[in-house]
Amino acid sequence: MLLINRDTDYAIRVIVYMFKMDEKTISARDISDRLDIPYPFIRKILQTLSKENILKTRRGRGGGFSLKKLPEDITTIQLVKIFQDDMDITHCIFKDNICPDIDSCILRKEVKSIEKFIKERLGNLTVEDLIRKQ
Amino acid sequence: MLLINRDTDYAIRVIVYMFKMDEKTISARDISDRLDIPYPFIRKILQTLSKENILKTRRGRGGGFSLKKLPEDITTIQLVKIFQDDMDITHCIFKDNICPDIDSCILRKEVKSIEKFIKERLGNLTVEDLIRKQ
DNA sequence: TATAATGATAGTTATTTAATATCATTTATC
DNA sequence: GATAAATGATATTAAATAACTATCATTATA
Ligand code: FES
Ligand code: FES
Repeated sequence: MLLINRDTDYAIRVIVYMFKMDEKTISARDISDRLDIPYPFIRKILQTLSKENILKTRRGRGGGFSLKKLPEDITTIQLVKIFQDDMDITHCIFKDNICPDIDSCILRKEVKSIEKFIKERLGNLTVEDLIRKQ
Repeated sequence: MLLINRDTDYAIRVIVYMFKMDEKTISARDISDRLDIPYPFIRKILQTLSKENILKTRRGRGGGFSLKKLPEDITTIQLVKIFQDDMDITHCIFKDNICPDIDSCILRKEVKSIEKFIKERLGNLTVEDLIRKQ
């Protein structure tokens, strides 16, 4: 069980890389080569990031991706929410069914409160922090 | 991604149930019927709990399981560690390989610190708490 | 001795995650 | 205008993990 999955991790790496390179646009092929991430995989991540308005794209020959948001305006929790289904770690044994105990379940309340803490922590951690602290 | 998985959840339910019943021994068949948990599944959980010295067993006809520890001496984190591979939520993209950045990785440090928090919280939450607060 | 229980362990199925593939559309360059 | 190089959209396959089941040996009671 990982808190940060591979997609989110790659997304962070890509953003950090693009910021450091400081070029106008970088193609998916480029990123795949430089960061050693499988091409179709990074494509999907880049497409998602542009749909989410974190990257902007230029199509066609010579096109590629560039940062639309500043690293200081991108928090880790944003990326986690995009790639990890809103980070729902809430415990309930009855997954899709309605749980009879859902209002009284103490364990659930505990886990909810932990989830809140995690979201606050990752909400205060921007990609810029990750770059600066390195 | 769930913080508490099904095994851990069932384990908690079983301990709570056994405490409330306050009988000498209860068989796996009994628990399966009463709590509506698949028989082979609950068997495995009970066996694990007895190996971990949380339950004691009596084999043979009329045998079964009984609590060895008091609910106040069983913490949620103990159960999580037993059933969820020590709850290692630490982020590292290079799973089994050695990660070159493992000492400097800021994200990893963040996740480690979150993990520490979770373990403390669940370490202070005993099964007795779960019973009492209900 | 038959029965009802756990001990130990192997095996199967379902679900989720990771990774790949395909084809249409766009744009710069020759 | 033709070609090449890029993304958009979406479908498919493969690997890993989690959930669940099955089997047979051993033990103890009636
Ligand atoms: S088991 Fe459903 S909310 Fe706790
Ligand atoms: S990527 Fe390996 S420790 Fe962060």
